[in-house]
This record gives sequence, structure tokens and C-alpha cells, in this order.
Amino acid sequence: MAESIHVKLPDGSEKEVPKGTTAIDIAKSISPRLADAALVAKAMPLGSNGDAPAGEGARPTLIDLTRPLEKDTDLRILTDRDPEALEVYRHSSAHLLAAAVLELFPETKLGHGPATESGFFYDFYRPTPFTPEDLDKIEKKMQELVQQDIPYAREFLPRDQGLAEFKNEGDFMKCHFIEQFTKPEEKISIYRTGKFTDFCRGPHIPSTGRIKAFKLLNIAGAYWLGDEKNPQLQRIYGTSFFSKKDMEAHLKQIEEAKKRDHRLLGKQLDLFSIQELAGPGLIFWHPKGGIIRKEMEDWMREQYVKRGYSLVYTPHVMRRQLWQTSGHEGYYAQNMFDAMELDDAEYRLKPMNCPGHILIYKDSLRSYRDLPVRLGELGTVYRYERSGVMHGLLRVRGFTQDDAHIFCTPEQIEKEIADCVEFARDVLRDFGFDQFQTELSTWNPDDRKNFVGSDEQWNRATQSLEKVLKSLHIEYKTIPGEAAFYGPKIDIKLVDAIGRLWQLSTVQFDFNLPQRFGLEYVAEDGTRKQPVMVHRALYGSVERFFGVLIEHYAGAFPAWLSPVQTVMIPISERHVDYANKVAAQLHAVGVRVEVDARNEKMNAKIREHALQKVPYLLVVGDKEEEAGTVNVRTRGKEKTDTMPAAEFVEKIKKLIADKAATLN
RNA sequence: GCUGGCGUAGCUCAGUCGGUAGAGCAUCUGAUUUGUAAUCAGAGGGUCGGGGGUUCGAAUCCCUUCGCCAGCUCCA
Repeated sequence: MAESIHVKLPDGSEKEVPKGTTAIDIAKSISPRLADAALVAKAMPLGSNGDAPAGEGARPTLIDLTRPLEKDTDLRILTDRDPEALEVYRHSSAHLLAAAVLELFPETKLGHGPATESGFFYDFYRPTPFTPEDLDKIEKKMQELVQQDIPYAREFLPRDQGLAEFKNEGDFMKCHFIEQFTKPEEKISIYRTGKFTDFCRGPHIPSTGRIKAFKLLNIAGAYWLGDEKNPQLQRIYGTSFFSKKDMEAHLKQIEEAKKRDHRLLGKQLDLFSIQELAGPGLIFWHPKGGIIRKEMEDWMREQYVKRGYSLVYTPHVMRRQLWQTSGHEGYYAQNMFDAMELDDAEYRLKPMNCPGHILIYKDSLRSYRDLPVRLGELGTVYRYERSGVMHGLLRVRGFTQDDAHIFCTPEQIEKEIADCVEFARDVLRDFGFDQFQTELSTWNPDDRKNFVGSDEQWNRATQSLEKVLKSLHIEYKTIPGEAAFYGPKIDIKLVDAIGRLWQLSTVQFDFNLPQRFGLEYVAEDGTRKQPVMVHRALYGSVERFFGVLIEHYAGAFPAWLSPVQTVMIPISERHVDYANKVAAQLHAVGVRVEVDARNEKMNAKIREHALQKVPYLLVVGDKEEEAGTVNVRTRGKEKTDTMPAAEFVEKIKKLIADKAATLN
């Protein structure tokens, strides 16, 4: 007589079933519909029988529907309504991809194939690279395998036997994983899908026929184990969804993001360019981008002054000796432009502003009464980035940081940090971001060779950062080991209009440079003490922030940032004078206004300026001229408004001053 | 830097089998004077990224170099 076990279901009911019953059996017993919809199960051993195996079972675990249940279990059947099931579904999609690849290209060796945030990939090793045509073939083959509805079958093999099988096939990567993830006496878990056998802990959906919507997206290189010294594998990316509809929505979202690409909009709106003749990663700000940059710089400089920073300027090239003192020559050399030999010495372009600010600090004897000293600069730096990593405005070789260094006493540090964090949030808010994520990056005490400074320094600094975040009631994630080598830091990531995260603002402790440069101040008791140094950048880089702004607004900047805020559109030649008159009034209050007096139809002008995303188009014809009004066409709004010209002047003036989004 | 793809007019792109360069938009000129997202006509504009090679002949095939794109690795 078979033993029986108890299975507890989410509705609280309990079933008594024979030991070895599977989740799919239980699903069938509940309803055939559920059995059809079921993809995977979530199980946790019930009660305190105390013999739950270590590791697995202590927490709810996802398991195959066909896995026999051996103990009393708390069971949930997951269907296409559960996000957790989607991850499994995508992992199974990756297996489907690998199975199809092996059918078509049996010589291929397998790496690994996990689910990702929005899809999956599988890494392959093959002497001849896959082509885009191969991708089509693979996708067709996957379709066939879906039609055949092949089960994802799990087996357990003695480790030696499994290793031998993979070795026999030349699957060196699988052998590596087996050796790394299992112990000699263990049995190893494998899944078979047709000809394809994978070392995999699972779980998987029941069969290939359950995959309803998938698409292969692209092929790219990826280093084996992520190490660039290793051979390069071919990674095939794809995505899959529970329904075609979901997938279409996702692909549309990707298209949407493409339309916001700052490189595309930068060209369409004539904001900036990168010139082949000048070199990669070097940005030319065109007149329209230049206006936005000026707004960004004005805003920042005004805030610097308001918040007690001193504005400084430091040279772009400095002697090599300085970089030796700062230590950049040693640990940062591979990111610096090469030295240039002059008569007296070798000089290097600056990759960072810190040493310059330090020299200013050090130029005079500082009293504790002078502190904090806050030196701010919009400092242009040059970094040698490897050729494959440049990306529009987001990763460049020459860029301007809104960089400041604060030198203060240990007692002052918490207030300074708190001010920086608030400053950062004000920046981001004023530019139209209102969602953030904050991270505290700390050191890893077990990895001392990558961090300078004493335990005491690290602990004190980390504690003050934590204290500040708590006192400001900011939620944050702590990320151990992610600190700069010279001190812990707070990073603020913003969330853009379509939910993407960007890391720009950073506030960092620096134990290294004050030491290296022998910075000091005279304390109250007359002794010389080392100041605490904080390094902070809020835009991060003006270029990168600009790129993010372009994508956030999809080029439709709020009026205060718009290169052209208003265009006057006279209906015919006889209205040009009136248009000029209104334009003069707008210009007088600082509005960036243009008069489009070209010999074009009004419709064409509206179309062009609308495409240029000008926030306000003012059409003036006989009616307006007679009444002294303007007809206001607001970006993104169908209906136009007529109002006295003077009223529009006042309204837009206020709108710009308030950095507001809409008139009134 | 690595793997793969791409580079044709200012922009977006077409160009078959190797046979001597094409469209739309933009620009210029002329006509037209317009009521809420493209008025019509004409003209000009190219070392087909650069260099080398194969060939009677190269945008097309090969080599090389520069740049761009996706991803990896690294980062503000």
C-alpha cells in the first residue's frame, strides 16, 4: 500500500494523495482547464517534519509539473498569469533555441542560456559564425519543434556518466559548469528536448508546444565566462511571451525607445554632431544644443553660487608629475590620452578635475574657520575610451563634468553630504525627473587590495553616508564591493519617461587624495589636521545628462529648455510686420522667438516647426492683426487658443521663469 | 579592444549577373500670397568612407584602413 502525503493548496484546502503524485496530477484533479494552463509549480515542504533537505525546500521552490512530490507540500500551480512562470517560460525558450541550433548545426557547442529581464539568450561556440539568414532558419526550426510539442524531460545521471557524455560531444563548457556546480558524488540534473541535452537544474515548462510567442532578435559576441581573455562565443538573443499580443506590445516598446534615441533626435533637431574628421567620442554642440547647454550651465552655476560653492577654472593639460602625485599615472593611465612632450616636461590632458581643485586648496594655508571649502567647476576632461565603447552622448572621450570638491572637517561632513544629496535631487527635479533610486556603494573588507584607507576610515565614512540617507528618509540599496577604491559613495539613479534607469549623480568620499597631496588645515587647537574630501557630480557629465534629457523628453523639451520657444507664422507677406512686432515684444522679455517669413504655405511651416518640436507656434493673419491677438498652437494639443499678444507674452514669460510645463 | 553587421547626394534610402549613378526630402531660382502637419515648376549637387588589388571594365569581387551600429568587456 502506497504511502500518502498531504498537499496544501493556495485556497487553504488540503488533499491527501499518494506519495509520488505530481503537480500536474493535482492540477488535473482540480480542473482540466488548470491542467492545460499550468506551466510550473511552486512548492514548499509543509509542517515541521524536520527532514527537509538542506538548501532546496527551506524556501518556496519552483519545480517541474511532472516532478513527483515526496513529502507533505504547500503547492501552487503557476500559469501564464504569474510573472515567475514567465522566467521559467523564457528559460525553456532558450532551451528551444538550443535544440533548434543543434538540429541545424550539430557541431555547435553549448554555453549557457538563461532568461533575461525581457527575454533570453543562449551562448554557442562554433567555428563559423551564425549569419542573419541562419537566424531565420533557426527561428523556423524552433517553430517546427513547437509544433512537435516535445517534452522537457528531466533525468538524473551519475556525475561521471554525465561528464563523460558531454566530454564525448566536445561540450567543454558544459563540462566546466558540471565541475563547477556539482560535487563528485552527486547525481547531475539534465533536461532533454529532442536531440538536445542540457545540464540544467530547471525547472521547465512541460513541453515546447506551450511556447506561444517568441522571436529571435540578434546575434552578438560574448566572452566565455565574461572574460575578454577567453574565446568569444556567439550569443543569440531572443524574447518570448505568453501571448503574441504581449510580444507585439514589447516589440512596439522597443520601437518607441528607438524613436527616442538621442543620436537620431540629435540629428533631426540639429542639436549636436560627432565629426569623423575630428575623431570619435568628441562632441560638437550645434547652436540649438548649445542653447540647451547654456541653460544647463547657467542653472548649475547659479545653484553653485546660491549654495556656497566657489567657481573655479583649472587647466586642461598639466604636467605628468601632477598625475604621478595624484596616482592617476598609475591606476588610471590606460584611460588617459598619451603624454605630449613640450620643452620643459611632459604634459597630459586631464581625465579628472580633482587634482586641479586640490592644488587650489593647497595654494594657501587653510584654517578650520575657512572650512568647508567648496570648489566647483564645469570641468572638461578627456578620457581614452576603447574604440568599441563610445555611444552618442552617453559615452564619449571628451566631456564636461559639473564637478565639485568639498574639503571640510570630520564634524562638518554629514551636513555637507546631506546638502549634496538634496542638491542632486533638486537638479533632477528641476529637469523633470521625479523618480529616483538611491544606492550606497560600500567596500568589501575581504578585498583589501582594491581599496585604500583604514577600516576606521571606511566604517566612519560609510556610517555617515548611511546616517544622512536615513535622516533624509531616503530609501536606498546597499551594494557591497561597489565603492570607488578611494571611498564609499552614494549614487542617485533617475528613472526616465519610459522607465529606464540612468546613473548620473554621485557623491563620493575620498581618503586617497588628501593623503597623497598632504592636505591640511589648522585646527582650533593650532594643530595641523587632514581635511575630509568629498567628490560630487550631479549631472555627472553635461553630455550624458543632455543625452538622457533628449531621450526623456523625446526631443520635446519643456519651454525653458527648448532651443526655439516660439515661432511666429504670418499667414501671408502682409502679416510679417505684425509678426515682427509681436516677436520684438517676446524677445524683449527674453523669449527665444523666430519669425518664419519664408514664402511657404502656413501648413508647411506648421508642419516643419511641429516636427522640430517647438512648444508654441503663433499664427497671425488679418484677424489677429486687427484684434492685436495671436493664435496659439501648443505642441501636442489639437485645439488652438486665441489671446491678446500681450497676454501670451506675460504667460510664456512666467512659464519660462517657473520652468513650468504648460501655460498659466 | 573583441565578435558580427553596415558605410551610395546635406538627410532617408534604391542600385539585378561586374557594363560607367538614381528617387524623395533638403538647397538654389522662378511662379504663387496662402487660416492650422507637405503649393507648383526648373536647376545645381556624388573620387559610391579612404588606400591598394583583380578585371577590357568595380558602388558591386578581394585585401587593408577609418568610421558607425548591436552585443561582450570596461565606464561619468
